[in-house]
Amino acid sequence: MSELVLDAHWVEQLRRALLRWFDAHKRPTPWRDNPDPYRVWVSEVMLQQTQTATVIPYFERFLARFPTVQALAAAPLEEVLRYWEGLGYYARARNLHKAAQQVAQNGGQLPTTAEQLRKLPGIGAYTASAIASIAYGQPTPVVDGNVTRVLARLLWLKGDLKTTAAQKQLWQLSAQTIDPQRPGDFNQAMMELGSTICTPTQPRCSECPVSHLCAAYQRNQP
DNA sequence: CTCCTGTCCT
DNA sequence: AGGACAGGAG
Repeated sequence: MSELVLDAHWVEQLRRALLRWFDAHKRPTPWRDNPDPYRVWVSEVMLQQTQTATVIPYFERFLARFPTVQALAAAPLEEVLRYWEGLGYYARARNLHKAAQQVAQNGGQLPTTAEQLRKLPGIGAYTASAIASIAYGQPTPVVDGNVTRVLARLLWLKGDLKTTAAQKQLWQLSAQTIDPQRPGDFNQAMMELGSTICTPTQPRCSECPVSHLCAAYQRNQP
């Protein structure tokens, strides 16, 4: 697979337009209002396989009961699972609890790099990078379903995007586009664009802040 | 790499 | 009933 190098001016325009849109249109969420690492972590785990609107009330209740890593670590698993009831994918809650106990054991401070975060149960490549960028301001790229779709349309990437080679290229592209000044906001903006504007079917290109930079839009086939 | 989990859609 | 999804685990 060829090493696609993006045009620096195009990347600069993408960052500006996307962040301007995000500043004006981002959905208010409790973890954005107060993005401490533990809260970002809990939110990212809850957001796996679950939509933002569903997560918000669970997040509020969960954080009210388990406001810190230490509180979560000290709680019985049974109770953690009760607070998770209705969210599904209960392995997420078991892993979160187990990881909280590991973190508490190490002084209660979350690891600060994606590589270290990745070692905790329930934190894979995506979640590690999301926490590192959003909570710690590191320029770590994310690639989820939304980012995949947005990049594929922007750059007119064809073919099966699920293959290992394609995913590898997407991570590499995401690393090129991410704004080093505001990595967490940039990552969130890409994902939010994908979930609200650049949707899988019937994307709302007329409302898209980066349609002028989009190869698919210019070909009239998003 | 394959398998797994609940939900959503057909 | 069956398949797609979306992440992580093994």
